[in-house]
Amino acid sequence: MDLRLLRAFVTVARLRNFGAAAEELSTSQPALTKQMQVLERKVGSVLFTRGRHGARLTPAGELLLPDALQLLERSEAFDRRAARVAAGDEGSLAIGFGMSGIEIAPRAVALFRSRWPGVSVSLDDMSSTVQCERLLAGSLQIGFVRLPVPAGLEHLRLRRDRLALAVPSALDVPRDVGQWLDGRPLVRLTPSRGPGLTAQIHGLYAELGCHPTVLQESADLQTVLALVAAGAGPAVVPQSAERIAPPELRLVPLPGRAATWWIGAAWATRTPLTERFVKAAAEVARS
Amino acid sequence: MDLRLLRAFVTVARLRNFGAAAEELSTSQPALTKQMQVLERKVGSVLFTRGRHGARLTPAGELLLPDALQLLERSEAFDRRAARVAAGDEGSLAIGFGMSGIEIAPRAVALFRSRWPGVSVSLDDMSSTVQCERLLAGSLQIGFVRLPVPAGLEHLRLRRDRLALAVPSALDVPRDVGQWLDGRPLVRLTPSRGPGLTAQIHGLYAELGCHPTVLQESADLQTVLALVAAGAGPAVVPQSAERIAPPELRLVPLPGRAATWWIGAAWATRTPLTERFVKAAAEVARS
DNA sequence: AGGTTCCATATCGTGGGGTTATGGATCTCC
DNA sequence: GGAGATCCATAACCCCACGATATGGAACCT
Repeated sequence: MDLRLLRAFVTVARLRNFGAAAEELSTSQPALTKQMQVLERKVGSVLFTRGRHGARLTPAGELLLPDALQLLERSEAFDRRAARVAAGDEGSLAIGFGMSGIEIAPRAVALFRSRWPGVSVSLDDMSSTVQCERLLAGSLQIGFVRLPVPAGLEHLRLRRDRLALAVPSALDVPRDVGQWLDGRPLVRLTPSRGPGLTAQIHGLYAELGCHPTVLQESADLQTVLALVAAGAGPAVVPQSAERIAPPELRLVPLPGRAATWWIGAAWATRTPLTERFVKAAAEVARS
Repeated sequence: MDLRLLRAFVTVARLRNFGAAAEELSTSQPALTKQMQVLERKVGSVLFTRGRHGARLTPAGELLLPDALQLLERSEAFDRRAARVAAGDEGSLAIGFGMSGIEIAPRAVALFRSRWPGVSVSLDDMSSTVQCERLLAGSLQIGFVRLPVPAGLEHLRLRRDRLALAVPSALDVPRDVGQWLDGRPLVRLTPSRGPGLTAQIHGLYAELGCHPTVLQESADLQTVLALVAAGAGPAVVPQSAERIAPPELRLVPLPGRAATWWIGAAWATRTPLTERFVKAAAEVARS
């Protein structure tokens, strides 16, 4: 069913006059006449009785008019919805974050939610690598990732992060951390949970010329920190883990060029929603 | 919003493949590509991410898909409704009847209602003259009228009716009714309530050469009969009034060519509904 | 009878939408 | 790694649907 015909139908029904309806529809009267003939053929009933007094609805027309009005109303509702979606007043965002985003992501989401309550935001924890894959696949719109990002993604640098050594507060760490670490049994995050972070750490080991051994590992940063607090040994973690570290831990910044990196927001496609979210993330990062 | 574009949209969304969707829609792949480009321009959002694996919905597409489906569902509902209306399985009929239809109309409506429960039938009491006007104006679909009908109406003869003299059962009416009636005070139906009937009666008076006087009149046939029963005088009424006459009355058929006429069902436009109703009326009339 | 007011019809022109053919990018498979 | 396969986009062309103008025809009104 062609909605243009229905629009013409309801207009003629309202004005009871082909000429006036044609004018309101910004078309010519013969065009309207043809449209109504086509519509009547399509619905299989005569809809109007034409006469000197204009056009009046037949019982069939009277019966179909409410349905036509309802259908048109639905159609306009669709248009309005589409406009809201296009404008970004409504929609959904899937956000990812990993070790690198633990500090910024939740606050950015909170800020964005307060500004755009019509948008439903989901926030999921996953490694930078997985985030980039999903960004490219389209199942994620924004990721908080370790920079740089692979080709095909855009990004905005948000803040620098660095590796730190998590140790019990009481423990004293000597100046030459590299030597101190060499051969020392550490707690670490399961490499598959944070491939980027693990690579970063190995890069630092190479720079510092040390080879710690692994005593224990966990798939969860929180648990890693808890193990350190329980005396299982030190762990190399992002400085930003401070936010979730138990109070009896100290995070000692590690030296070396390989110890620092940028984290940023990354996305595959710009939409009004992604731009607004990135803006919110940038504000949070500045504060 | 063009429903054809939405149909294409949901098909592509379902099959996630332009080529397959084009085939299902019986069109070519380039045509579909253009349609989706047009739709995306209209809604203002990209709806699919195109790639080697075909086409996948973007979040915006995911959001608009349910609305599109609903709109299409409504559209199909409209089509189904229109088909039912066109087939006469659903609709409405306004029926008229007067003095002439008192015997047939209610039974015809009852029979029709039992056969076509989807159709709402309204039955209104009015004179043959008014019925014909409203038939021509379109506010009535079927009338039970005194024949003949004016130009512009079709009709089907149903049964013959005749004038009768309503008198108390005890009263004896002589052979030569004409002479007996001459100058006699009668009860009559208000002429404006039944112009056709009144003309018929005057025609009969002329044929019989009598000039009764009017003692009392009423706008309601039932009341006329009650007055006769109460001894106010005889009345000339249709024979079919027997059905509503009190038992203490007798209806004596009147002689003369002008005393009989046909009653029939009349209509201005044939529709499946009118044909079915007329058929039901004819069956009732035969019984 | 002429004028007016309706809707229907005739005729013509244009553009939207479809078709076929081809391009370009990516994945698959020897 | 190159040939083939797969998918969507683009190009070029064509045609019919749809609209505009002009005219017809019926019914009312002076």
